[in-house]
Amino acid sequence: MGKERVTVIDIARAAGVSKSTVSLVLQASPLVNEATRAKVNAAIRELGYVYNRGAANLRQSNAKSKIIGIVVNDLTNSFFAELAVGVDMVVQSAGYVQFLANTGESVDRQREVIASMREHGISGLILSPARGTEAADLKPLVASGIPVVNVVRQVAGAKVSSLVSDNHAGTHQAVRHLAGLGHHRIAFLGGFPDTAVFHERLQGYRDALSDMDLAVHGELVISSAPSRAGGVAAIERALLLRERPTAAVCFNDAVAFGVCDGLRAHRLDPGEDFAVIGFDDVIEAQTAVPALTTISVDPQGMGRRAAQLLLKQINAGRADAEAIVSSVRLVVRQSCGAATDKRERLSLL
Amino acid sequence: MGKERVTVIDIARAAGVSKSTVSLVLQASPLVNEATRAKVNAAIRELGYVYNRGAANLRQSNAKSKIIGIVVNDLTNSFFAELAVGVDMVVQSAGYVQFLANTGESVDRQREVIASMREHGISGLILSPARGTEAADLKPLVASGIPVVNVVRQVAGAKVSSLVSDNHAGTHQAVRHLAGLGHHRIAFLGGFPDTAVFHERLQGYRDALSDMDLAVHGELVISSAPSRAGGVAAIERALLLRERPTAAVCFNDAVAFGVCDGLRAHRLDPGEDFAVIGFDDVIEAQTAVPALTTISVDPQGMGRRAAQLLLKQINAGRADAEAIVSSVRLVVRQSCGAATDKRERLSLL
DNA sequence: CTAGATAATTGGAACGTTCCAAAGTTGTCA
DNA sequence: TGACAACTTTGGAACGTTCCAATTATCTAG
Repeated sequence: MGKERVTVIDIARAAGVSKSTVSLVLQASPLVNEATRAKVNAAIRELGYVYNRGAANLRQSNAKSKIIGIVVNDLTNSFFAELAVGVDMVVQSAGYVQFLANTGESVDRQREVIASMREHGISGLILSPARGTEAADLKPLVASGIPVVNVVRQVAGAKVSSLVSDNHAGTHQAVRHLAGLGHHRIAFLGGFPDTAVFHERLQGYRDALSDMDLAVHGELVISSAPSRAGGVAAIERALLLRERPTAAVCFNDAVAFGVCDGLRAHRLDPGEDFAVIGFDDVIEAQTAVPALTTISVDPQGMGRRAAQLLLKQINAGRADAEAIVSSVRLVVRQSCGAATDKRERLSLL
Repeated sequence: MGKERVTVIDIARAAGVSKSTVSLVLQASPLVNEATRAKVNAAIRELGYVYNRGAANLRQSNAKSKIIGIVVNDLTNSFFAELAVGVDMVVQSAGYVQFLANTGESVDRQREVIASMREHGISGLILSPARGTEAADLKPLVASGIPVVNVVRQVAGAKVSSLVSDNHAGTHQAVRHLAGLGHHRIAFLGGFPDTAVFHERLQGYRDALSDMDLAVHGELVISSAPSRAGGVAAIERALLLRERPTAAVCFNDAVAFGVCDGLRAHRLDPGEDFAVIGFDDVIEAQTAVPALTTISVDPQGMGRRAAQLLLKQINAGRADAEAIVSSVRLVVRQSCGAATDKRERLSLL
């Protein structure tokens, strides 16, 4: 059934016009007469025509494909799922469609998917680079004039735009808040030390300690996988220290949740016996128990902004690298043991 | 820089052969001499050639595009994020690339994205249909010979394959387990009543009650949005009943987490004062506190299976609708108050 | 040395669209 | 009536690939 593809020529024949006219109608050109346009559209509906973007794209190699690529390093992390949703929103309503791929932190896989996306002629790429991505990996892409926006993580030396959250300010605020509550042994838990994000967050932590005239103890910085399991592992190690910390700033929310789990396993009550602050403000942070005090970065909004930036560059034809640092704010909830104002939680129900 | 696209003709010139030969090399044809192949490959690397799938696809309209589409109704639900990851795995290693779109339960948006995907010539589609999707919506797709696999939800009357979990058996097991622990007022909480999945799970719940000679009380079935917030709302209403339930089977894990939150807000301890069972076994179920007893459906595995089924159909050229019911098992953790075996939790750390 | 087979290569047509330059239609005004 | 503008429409070339039939080069056997 319907095996034969119906083309612009078929509908031209049906409407009694030339294929050129049909093409003009498809592009909503103002040059075509209203009556003709109606006839053509009728034929299109009649025959169930579907536009062949591949063919169109072949002719107009510049205007491009209406595809944007998005590759993330860990889609199972809800931060990235939210990010993808944000991107999808703006991209979709601009008439684009998104290729989404997950690299699972593998540079090899990342290379493959980016190559594949290029073959399909993406108009632009939003990339949260896998660990270990180098500027050279992105070189051919930008050389061919495809706009790239890095999100979350930057790639040193790459001439591409980036949209990252203000990591330094985030942990800085978190530490100041904890210090203000009277904590002076504050740990920094979780994250891989070989990423720029880790260093920025760590530096914010260190600088804040200095600013508050607190000592910086190396033993209180414990790295681990940036996941729930990693959080458990990190707090386990922290609790073995001769002088235990009384509070922790965590690399991200996933780690923070793990830290809470680990504390409970030791019969410690997060928010009461130990203060915990996360980073990202994933959706579960509001409803978890205790509700997580965290640095809000609004992943969905970040996705939207990244997509807007990318579309701007695509439309501009050519756009130069632009580095946006998206600001960040501390959302005080319960896990840090601050004045427990129940109103926020209840209003969310 | 590099504005001019390098084509098969450029590399033919560079390698001193004809474009046809280059084409054969690209397709790894055995007809071409080893030495020639080497020369051509060298030129390809040299000039930084990138294959134009659009053009290729234009010529061989049958063999198709190496794109598969996946559209889900709620990507922020980690169940679907996991599902997408599963699909991505097998699809990627088969040399395909995935279009991922999120409908947010909007049939309009779903119509748009499917239309857009068709224009791009997807070879197949994996679809978790938005609420209210009708067989007519899928008609043109299947008429044009594009294989479709529905996941999670079915569409009545649509001649497409489907892969759903055994919803009836799942809630049936859950209720039996709770009854075995001595509960006799067991609620069914959450979910939209206008979906087939809801009815299947509800029916499993009802049948199990009957099988265990327990009364079925209509008031104990409380529907709500299938989200964390919906779970909170549902348990709120359940606790207002004259005769409160002592246990609940929830529509899915998100609802179950919400139910736990709501219980705590009433100073009830989930797992101790009230038994909660979820459905899906999302990744957080293992590490939450209390660890969630739930029906495991392995979303990632489901994604993989769906992708395999779809690829099979694509390769077979034509495949008839096949309905797979994927089996399901109860994973007993802590939230149902059963013998609290700590080993499972600890082994996960 | 030649006929026939086998291996390797090739030019041109085709895929479905867009763009361009050109050609028809009208209508207006001197 | 003729010239000119404004509005519509149109054939054909191009885009980058694959496929087919045809060609050339190489080998084998008689």
